Amino acid sequence: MEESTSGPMPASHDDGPRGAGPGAAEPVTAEFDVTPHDEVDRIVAAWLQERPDLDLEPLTVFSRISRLARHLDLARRRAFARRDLETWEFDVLSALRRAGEPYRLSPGALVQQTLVTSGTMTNRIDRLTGRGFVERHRSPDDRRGVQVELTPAGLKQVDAAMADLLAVEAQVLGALDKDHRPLLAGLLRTLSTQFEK
Amino acid sequence: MEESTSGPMPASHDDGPRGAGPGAAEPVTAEFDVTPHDEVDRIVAAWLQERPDLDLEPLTVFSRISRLARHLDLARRRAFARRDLETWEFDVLSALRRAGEPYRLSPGALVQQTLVTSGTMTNRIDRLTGRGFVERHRSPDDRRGVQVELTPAGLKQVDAAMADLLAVEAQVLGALDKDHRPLLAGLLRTLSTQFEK
DNA sequence: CCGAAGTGTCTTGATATCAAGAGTCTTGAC
DNA sequence: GTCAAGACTCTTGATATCAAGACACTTCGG
Repeated sequence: MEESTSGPMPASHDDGPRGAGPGAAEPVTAEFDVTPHDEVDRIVAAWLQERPDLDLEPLTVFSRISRLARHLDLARRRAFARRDLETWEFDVLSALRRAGEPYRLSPGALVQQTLVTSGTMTNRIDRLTGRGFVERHRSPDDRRGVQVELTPAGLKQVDAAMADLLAVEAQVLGALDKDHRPLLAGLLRTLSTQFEK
Repeated sequence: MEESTSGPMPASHDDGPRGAGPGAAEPVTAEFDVTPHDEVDRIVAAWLQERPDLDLEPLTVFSRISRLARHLDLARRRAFARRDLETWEFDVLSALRRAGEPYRLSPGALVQQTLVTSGTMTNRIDRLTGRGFVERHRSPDDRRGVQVELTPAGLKQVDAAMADLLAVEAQVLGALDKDHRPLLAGLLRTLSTQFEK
């Protein structure tokens, strides 16, 4: 699931957020452009060369989102690795953590929140149980049911990991002007509501 | 479980819910009559309840990026499925396509661009060869090497799939005001250069 | 009550992926 | 010229995931 490139491509298809207003008759300087280019600029430039008839605007947004998600995934993996925690482990533990006391959810609820199948969740709960981060309890009122509960060790782990995660992400976010952050969040929300309703 | 717009949180990072906001009467655009909430708003609200001491601003951006990427992946999968094409197949074919004539790359180059391992790429090339979308050719000047080349059938497939993909993505992007799109793309680029530098 | 349908969890079999290493071939130092 | 080191591709073994179905229990209609 990726659209990445490190290929050698002339890159100067760009309309960065800098400078003055839109529509400015700006000469594109290929050598020393102040706007930094990224891989997506190169991918779009390559497509433009091959298919000048296409409207590639969607790529400038969605390819970046996909690639950023991939990089984020790697960054998270690195951050969690220092605590010997895998990303999927954090996903499960954090769902339990933010559920609040007594930090209990059914496997079904965890499936919904983490977007994996029930078989995968069974496997994950098994391994988290083995590490002592969660425990299975029989549901009191439904004997089919199970409640997965965070142990004190799991609570400690997930709180520490969350702090690490926020620290790493805050550093990346630091590249953005403080005023621009809520703006970006708002634009992304507009897109996400497209999918969630 | 609604988001606390009235709570003591730092303005919830909305871009002005137009009227209902805390005095912020910024007439940006009249497109938000009611501020739509998404899953990330709920996740952030849950965390805020549990850990009011944390600065959760990074989540408002990065959790949305991750979740959007997931949704995009599913949308792409659906779009490609109509042509009996898998996402990973498109990733390989599109790398060859935008390389330009004669649509040839080495397996190593494809590995770099798609961020998978060489073993995975071998497997993918095998299957794409089986479907008649690519062919293996011996490299003329390096007898270790192989060149993977798009067949006419592969070219046709990838061009059709690209058109479908852009159509689907354009529809989602339609939720965004036309002026906001380059703005969003620019903000995302600022973040992605953080990772790619 | 009883049986059918529904719900929640776990098991099974198949698949794609990765990490590590093997097999070729090329390059460069001497 | 020769040998060691490197480069490129493919193979192997282990693993996590998914789809589909099995199993246990609950709920609901008659």
